[in-house]
Amino acid sequence: MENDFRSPLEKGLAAFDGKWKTRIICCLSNNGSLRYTALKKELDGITDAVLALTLKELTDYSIISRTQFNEIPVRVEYDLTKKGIEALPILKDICQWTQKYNPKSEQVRCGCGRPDCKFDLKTN
Amino acid sequence: MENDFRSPLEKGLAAFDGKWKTRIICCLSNNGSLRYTALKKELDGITDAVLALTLKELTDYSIISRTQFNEIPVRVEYDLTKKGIEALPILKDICQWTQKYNPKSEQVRCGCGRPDCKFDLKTN
DNA sequence: CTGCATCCCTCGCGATACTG
DNA sequence: CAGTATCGCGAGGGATGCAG
Repeated sequence: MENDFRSPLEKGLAAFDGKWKTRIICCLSNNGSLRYTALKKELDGITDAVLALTLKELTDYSIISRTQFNEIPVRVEYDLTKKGIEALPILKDICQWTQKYNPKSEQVRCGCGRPDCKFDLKTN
Repeated sequence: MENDFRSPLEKGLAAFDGKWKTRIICCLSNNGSLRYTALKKELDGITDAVLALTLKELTDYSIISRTQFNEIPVRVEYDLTKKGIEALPILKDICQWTQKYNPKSEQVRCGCGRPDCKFDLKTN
């Protein structure tokens, strides 16, 4: 692994970067442990290539954990780590900061991107 | 302006997206009001095309304000708005969250990207 | 079931030149 | 001084097919 000269701020924001990372975090915060296929069903429109890559990135950031059960067929579960759980209040703050200055926006509360999503970012 | 179906979380994160937005926010939080040229000098390596574009985006997000003085030659000053100032504690939280789980990282505190930067994100 | 390999296309950003 | 116009490259992410 090569050196990373970004500031802590930029390193931190990288964990929420891209189209899918916050949606995955949101799904896990709403549902708890989720399997690969369940996650894929929640994240409407994501492809395998991108889902696998994004899960790997979040795992590398220690925001989610990957647990493999060597059954047949294989079962893999993804969870928020302690670091991931501690990110949730920050994401909530961003939501509130946005809504404070965007009062007209519909009160979509979840970051998963599904228009029919009923969930909120759970912080406890 | 077309509709924006992103969640408040994704809308909020868009304000910190890309290579330069947080660096500009950081510079303005450290220095207060800055002119175009001063900003360009602080942001080591940015080009005019990208600086002008990014300033426009931040202005559209109401995170910075643009004030033009019709002197000769023209003088333009950029400041953080109330919304921009209220984003600073969130950015600080992200810094601290990152550093908590990255204790080995050097204590670079500013997001401006300059290796010699001595500043912190000012929140008051 | 849980992925990875490959191709392709768009978009962010850098480089450079020019303007009121 | 404070930008705009144009071009080009590389990375992110979608579509599809294959694999352990």
